[in-house]
Amino acid sequence: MEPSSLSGLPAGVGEALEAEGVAELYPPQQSAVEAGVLDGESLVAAVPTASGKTLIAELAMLSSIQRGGKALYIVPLRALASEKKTEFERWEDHGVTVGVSTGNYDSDGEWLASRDIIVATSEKVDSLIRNGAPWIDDLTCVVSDEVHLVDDSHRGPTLEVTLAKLRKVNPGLQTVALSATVGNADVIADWLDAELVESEWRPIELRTGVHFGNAINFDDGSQREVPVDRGEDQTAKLVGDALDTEEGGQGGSSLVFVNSRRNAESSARKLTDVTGARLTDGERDRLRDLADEIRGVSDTETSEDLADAVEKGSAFHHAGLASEHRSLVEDAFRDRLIKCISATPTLAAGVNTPARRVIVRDWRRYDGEFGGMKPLDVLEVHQMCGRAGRPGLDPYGEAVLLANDADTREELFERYLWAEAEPVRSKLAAEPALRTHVLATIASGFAATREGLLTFLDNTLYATQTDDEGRLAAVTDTVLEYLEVNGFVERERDGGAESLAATGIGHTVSRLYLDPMSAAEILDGLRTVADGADATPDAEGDAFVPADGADSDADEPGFTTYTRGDAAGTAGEDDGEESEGAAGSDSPAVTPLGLYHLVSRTPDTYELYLKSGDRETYTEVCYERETEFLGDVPSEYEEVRFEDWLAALKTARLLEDWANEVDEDRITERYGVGPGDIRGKVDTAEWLLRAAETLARDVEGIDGDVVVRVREARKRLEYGVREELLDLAGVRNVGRKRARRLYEAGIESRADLREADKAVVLGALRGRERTAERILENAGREDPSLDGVDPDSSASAAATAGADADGDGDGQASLGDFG
DNA sequence: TCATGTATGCTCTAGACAGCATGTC
DNA sequence: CTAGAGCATACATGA
Repeated sequence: MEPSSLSGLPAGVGEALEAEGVAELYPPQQSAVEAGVLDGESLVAAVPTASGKTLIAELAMLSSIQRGGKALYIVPLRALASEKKTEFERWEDHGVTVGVSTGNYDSDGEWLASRDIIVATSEKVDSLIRNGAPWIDDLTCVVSDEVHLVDDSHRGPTLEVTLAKLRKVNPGLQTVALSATVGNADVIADWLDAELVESEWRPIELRTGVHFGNAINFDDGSQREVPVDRGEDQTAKLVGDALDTEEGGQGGSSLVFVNSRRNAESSARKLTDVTGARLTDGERDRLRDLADEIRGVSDTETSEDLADAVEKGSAFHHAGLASEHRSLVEDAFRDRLIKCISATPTLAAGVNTPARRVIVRDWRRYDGEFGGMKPLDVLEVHQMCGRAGRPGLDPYGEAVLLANDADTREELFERYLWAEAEPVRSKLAAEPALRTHVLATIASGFAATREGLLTFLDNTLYATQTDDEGRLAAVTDTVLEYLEVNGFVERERDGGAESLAATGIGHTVSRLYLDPMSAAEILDGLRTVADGADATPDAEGDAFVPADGADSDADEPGFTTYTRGDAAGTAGEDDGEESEGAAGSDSPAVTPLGLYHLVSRTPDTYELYLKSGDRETYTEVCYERETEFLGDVPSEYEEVRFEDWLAALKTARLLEDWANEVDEDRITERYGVGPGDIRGKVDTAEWLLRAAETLARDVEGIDGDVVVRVREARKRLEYGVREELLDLAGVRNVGRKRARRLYEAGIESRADLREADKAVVLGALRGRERTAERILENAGREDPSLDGVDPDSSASAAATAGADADGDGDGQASLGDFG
């Protein structure tokens, strides 16, 4: 089947595909066409990675657009959204427009409405539905990439409910679901009323095997000798072997999957010997430049270690890296400059980074709930293996698991290489998932009664595959109770029928995309302040009441039971140098730390791990800063709750450090995190504080002063500065470091920037004329030109002494958002 | 006395979505 | 039945 022979596509698309080198559709693609993707037929394609799934989706979307429709492509990760957008933009020559919408990269709503293809994450789509994006009704085709992720207990339910909503809003919707090969693709097809295309076919042969002793044993019975002598490293030999085997004029790169960040880093360091010895002079030069670029991203140990390894052609990759780090590594690996990446599973699920040889070194990973090392899912291992084989470069890909003994070798064959991936199971019937989605479903008008709600939920995968009819209803009832008690939903029992409606706050919570439990926690914390002001422990009517015994789900962070009324400490007690409270105010001080802790203990924030010694450290902090916490501190004897509370305190301290201009490398050291983690925490906290601000404004009984405090705490996170720099840091091109230098030189505000002696400004900015001019201009100075101005050296000295003691030049602490 | 080798015990553990309003060097 | 790599420390050995 040739692309140009396909009908129903926009003019020239078939020919363009042939020009790209697609002479003939792959077998799964042909099956998809035969199943009717070009005619608006729904389809589930369960095929291996890199076997042309994207083209199936493109055929569906383009033909739908040709018929005057509009398509939505749902991805699981933000990074994939931009990757897909770039990919689809090649159709712009054929009159097809593309837009993206994710949390950190958003096109204007109206502009989006005019796009033919929109790429978005599942959460973003959910949010757009909740906020009533008008173009949702116009969709004629929706593609769900990596649909097997409905199995994920945290994010799967969102995808599931979102697809159900889209299909409900638009009954004629063509649904194309792309899945890895899983055990029960037929059930997914059944759920989506779709045709099923299932195939193991791959355009590049994949050879899988296990290495033990002196050879790789492949599953086809063949062997490849790779001797490992005593004391030699198995992984290193395999990486070296791939590099020494020329195919198409070049040795092959490898991807090593390990089970922890630390292992990824040490593996990369070790492999440095293997890769470093095989570089050309030209590569060495380019790698040195790349290493410098990596060092420039962030001034931390992680960054330095990565750069050191990259200089020798080896890299590590995990979520502790800043996102610039990650893309630099990924790009250089695709360019064949980096020869080997040692990675945690981030890479298996992320953007496209194929390698000649994939080495799955660790096949077990620590899991606290499991109580030890848990074997990886078959699906996960298959996803890793699927990264083997670079199209156009390798005649075949190799995926090798490592064994230390013959028994393990046999086990690995049976467990992974000969095994089918697990069936996908919906995780919808759990409280955390339903709490959010039941509220949103009611608030967005998809259901107005309990029965309506259950009918709607009948359209989910869960309903399709469960054999326990009552469970979904039971959890739904528990959740409804919770939502009612917390004032998010109103129930009216009217004889037999029961009507459901979201309250004003319920609507707000749904639109803010908050977990209702987070909202309850935040509201309760903020109300504590209002109570403290008049010290009257009344108003039980709107109190937060925990749903007793309802937190049976394992992934539940646990209810925080507040007994109210006991005003949180008397204000005025001086707690030392860190205090930033509203001194002199009558109400208890609302400090940044208190607010950071409030949002950090919310189920929307991922907990930091408490290391040994942390328990003592933060218990101490807990007593020292007692007056600042919003809501009660759990008793030290309630082990689990107190532990969670301390973990949140650790996060809160990290955020406070960031807002106190503590250097990035100090923070990574102090909390045992990577630069990417800081950005993640700060981002989440910013989002939650913004939500808290909205909630505080919308709800009665919360002091107006609190809103101001929340905003200030958020702004300080946003800029990473102390209070006195907020004004300066708001000026474009002024970040936390420049703001501090200007301040030390006596320029304390935007207004000062407009009037200050230019020589002082230039001195504070270390003589960078271009930068200084831009800043003056951005501050609104009439005449920003610095022609003929000499930097004031005393200002420069003051600035240097004040901040940035490491003197690394002019760098801002840059933490990872793309520009 | 110091450098190096080896036994032993302790520590620590993957990932990443959302809002809003525009731009760190 | 249910972890195991990495690292610090302590101690042994050898020149």
